[in-house]
Amino acid sequence: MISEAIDFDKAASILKAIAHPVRLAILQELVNSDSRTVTELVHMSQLDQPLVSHHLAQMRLRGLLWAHKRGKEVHYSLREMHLKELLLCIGKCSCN
Amino acid sequence: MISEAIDFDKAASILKAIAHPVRLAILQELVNSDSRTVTELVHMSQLDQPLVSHHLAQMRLRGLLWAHKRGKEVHYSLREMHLKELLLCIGKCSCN
DNA sequence: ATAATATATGTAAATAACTATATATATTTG
DNA sequence: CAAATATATATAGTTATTTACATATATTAT
Repeated sequence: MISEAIDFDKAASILKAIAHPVRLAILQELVNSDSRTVTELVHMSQLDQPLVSHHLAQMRLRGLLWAHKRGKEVHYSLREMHLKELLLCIGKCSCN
Repeated sequence: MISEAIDFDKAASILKAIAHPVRLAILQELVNSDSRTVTELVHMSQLDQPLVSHHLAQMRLRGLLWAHKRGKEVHYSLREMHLKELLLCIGKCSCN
């Protein structure tokens, strides 16, 4: 039964990292497109670049995103596909 | 495609309401047991009763829980079973 | 009616999250 | 190397969340 128990602290930390409209929009974008640069996400969100970088950094620090530098650009992507399922689940829960 | 779009504000609001170790533990308890009284949840969580009541109230206000009064006791339960799936999903995401 | 129990509410303090703004770093281009 | 571009970091102000503590309400039992 040990393997079945949820680590509530870790789970809460992940949920806190994504419990924000902008972060959900970013994650949705990454689900749909494999990877995006900061600039692309800035355009998409209509927010200031430092703010978008901050949201990205938070999600990266909590292990949700990969950051992959290529030239001047940094490409962000989902670190694991479980997140895709989670997004789907959240969609179901929030459409009642 | 309209029906597919996620309402990120609503989804974030739900996630915020559950993104806390104690709330996740309470939800897990309710997933496993249909309903629990405040006293039972206080014992389970080892927290002060007003704090537990506060967490319950927050989740109830955001539409996640039912509160059902019976005598002196108030029985809390999950308001919809999507939450059960969500908890499972969160478990998967947080065990890497 | 009084006491005991179960739960909720109010207030204030502590902590954490969010945002804006300024500035720094790294990379490419000329 | 200077300028331009892409991104990150630092700081501080604001707002939201969490917690503790005191107290109120409602129900049941005596």
